[in-house]
Amino acid sequence: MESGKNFTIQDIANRANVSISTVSRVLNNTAPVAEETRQRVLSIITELGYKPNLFAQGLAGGQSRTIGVLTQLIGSPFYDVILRGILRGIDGSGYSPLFADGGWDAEKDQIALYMFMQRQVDGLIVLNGHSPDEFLIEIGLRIPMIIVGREIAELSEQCLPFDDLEAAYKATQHLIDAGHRRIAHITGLPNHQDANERRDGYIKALEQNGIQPDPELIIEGDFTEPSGVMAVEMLLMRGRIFSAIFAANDQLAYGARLALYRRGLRVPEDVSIIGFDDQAPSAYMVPPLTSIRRQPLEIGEATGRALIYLIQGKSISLPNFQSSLVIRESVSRR
Amino acid sequence: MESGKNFTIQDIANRANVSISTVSRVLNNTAPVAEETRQRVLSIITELGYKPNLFAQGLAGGQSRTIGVLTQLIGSPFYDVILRGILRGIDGSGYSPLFADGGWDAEKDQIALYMFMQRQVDGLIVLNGHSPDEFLIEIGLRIPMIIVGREIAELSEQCLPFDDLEAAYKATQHLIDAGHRRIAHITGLPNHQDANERRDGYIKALEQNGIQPDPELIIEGDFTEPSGVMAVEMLLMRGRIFSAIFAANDQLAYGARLALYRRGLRVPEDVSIIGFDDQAPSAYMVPPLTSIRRQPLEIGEATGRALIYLIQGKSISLPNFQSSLVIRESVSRR
DNA sequence: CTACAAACAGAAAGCGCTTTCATGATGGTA
DNA sequence: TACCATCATGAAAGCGCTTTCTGTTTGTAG
Repeated sequence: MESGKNFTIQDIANRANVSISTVSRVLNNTAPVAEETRQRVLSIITELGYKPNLFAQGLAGGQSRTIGVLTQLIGSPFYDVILRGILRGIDGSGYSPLFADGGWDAEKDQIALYMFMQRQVDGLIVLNGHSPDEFLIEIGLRIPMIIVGREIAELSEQCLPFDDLEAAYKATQHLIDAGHRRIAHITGLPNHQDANERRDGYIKALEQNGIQPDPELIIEGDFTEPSGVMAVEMLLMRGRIFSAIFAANDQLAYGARLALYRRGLRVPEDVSIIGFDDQAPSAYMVPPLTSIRRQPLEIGEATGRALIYLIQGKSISLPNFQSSLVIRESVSRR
Repeated sequence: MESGKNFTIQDIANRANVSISTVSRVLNNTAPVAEETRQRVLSIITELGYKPNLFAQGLAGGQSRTIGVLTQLIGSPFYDVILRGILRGIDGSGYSPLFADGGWDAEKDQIALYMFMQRQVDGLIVLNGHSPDEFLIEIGLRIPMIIVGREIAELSEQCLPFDDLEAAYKATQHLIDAGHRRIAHITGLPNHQDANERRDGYIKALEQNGIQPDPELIIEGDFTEPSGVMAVEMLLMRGRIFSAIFAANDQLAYGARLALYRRGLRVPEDVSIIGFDDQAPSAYMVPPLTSIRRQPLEIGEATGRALIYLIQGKSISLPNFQSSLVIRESVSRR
């Protein structure tokens, strides 16, 4: 195995006294080979530590043993853990992941996707993003693909959407159950589907409890901490009364929490907060943040594994991941 | 550009009435071609949106236009941002990154590295890890490589080490300057070089200020929040007096901070805290955490760019990144 | 005006593999 | 015994490119 010379299929063939065709056949199980011969070849292969040249395989067979993973911004907490899961899911499959990020930009997404096609990836995982549906459908028809965090009807079998609306509903309901009526919401980026769904879930929960949503209590954020503090300041400036905040993600919640602290408002005595995503630090905030937990690692792992199946022509059914409310200490009864 | 059929070099040659050799030559600038011919070929190439088949190129020429990036655990805050930087640094170069993680395990590192070699990556970026030096040296001699967060004498040109000791010294000195004498330290994982250097920097600062390091004040952690709370509990249990904590990373600091809160100790009035890494949430902790800031994005970008240069045979000199102390509100004068 | 070196371009030989086609044994059936 | 599947294998044709080897033009010096 110690590198040195790279053996070729010809070397194997020579030593086994067979033709390269036969070696190829035992390698790929693509035609019957006499058991005795097969064993002989196999043993020489392991003895020499032979590994087929992937370029040659790719050229001849059209397989790259590579999958493309399109994420949006590497270094964002939630999706990175999905990536970790994907790595875990494809581990040992012989496939390696090519990464690219789209920066929530349809055009960059497209460039990355084209790059993947040019590199003839055998499969594709797309984490959300802003690519138009039609574009993804077109690609999805040609090559095994799984889309995470988004639902496209035509590709529903290959989508693993999140239950953002449901989860946001759950979070809001929790606040309502605790007696809160004036609940503010800090949204994520306006053109992000998940942000919109979280807002809709919030509104739905309010309405179903007979609470009229107050537009003044919905502040547009951008998923970052600074916009969380801005949002609270906006809220305070408007003078609207509120006793709780549902933030579209934990980062917004962190920002909000700091802004409240600056204004001398206590959490949860004066204002309750719920975040979304349950990032690692959330359990260690002061006070520990109640949040919505999803299962990025499991999601990633299932996705990776499913893609390999898909590539191998097996049928798949993606599990349904439920988010859950993690109750800690940032919400108090009113 | 719209996919469809994939053109080959032969197609180009036919339409330009030249041989494929000529096309190859204009493509690679590998031999003089009459200007007129060159233009004709070039225009047909862009017209058809021709992209060379990377497998064929790889097979024939031995270039994969791929770089390997070995990280340790995707989904860890600091290194992920470096990854983002790397992506940015190689953007537009025509090289795509293959990712693998080693999980701080020399054996997994090795497997990943072998995989990269098998895929004939044109360059390699290794983010720290536990691979033995010799192994990296062996690889580094054969293929362009840059090592981040670690210094190997034989490969010093290609190493971008961190100044952990220096930074830890700075942090500790800051506490000492604020009048603290009994300063506790929560370490990172014991066999991690960066963790050790941070501890050494802490000790050095104490000693240079005439403070005898107290082994009882050094608690072993593992870079995670839970071990941060454990450490504080251990400290409290031991009954040793301390007025400040220097944590080997922010996550430990978060854990420590919560543990103090649970015991009714105020930050910074009763205990001051300094973290390390200045992760995004740190500025939004209550109170905002004083920490050591490094420049992961810039580091990653410089690394990516440098690797491309290295691959292209240009000479490089890696910049020296300094960490800085970000003073916020978790430290008070004693 | 001849000799010879650049400059340019085509032919062809790989690169290491997959796959089709061809061939020789084997064995079962009529 | 003749005939035809079936099995096991080899030969050879690509896959799309790079690169070496030649060959044909030019240009330039003697």
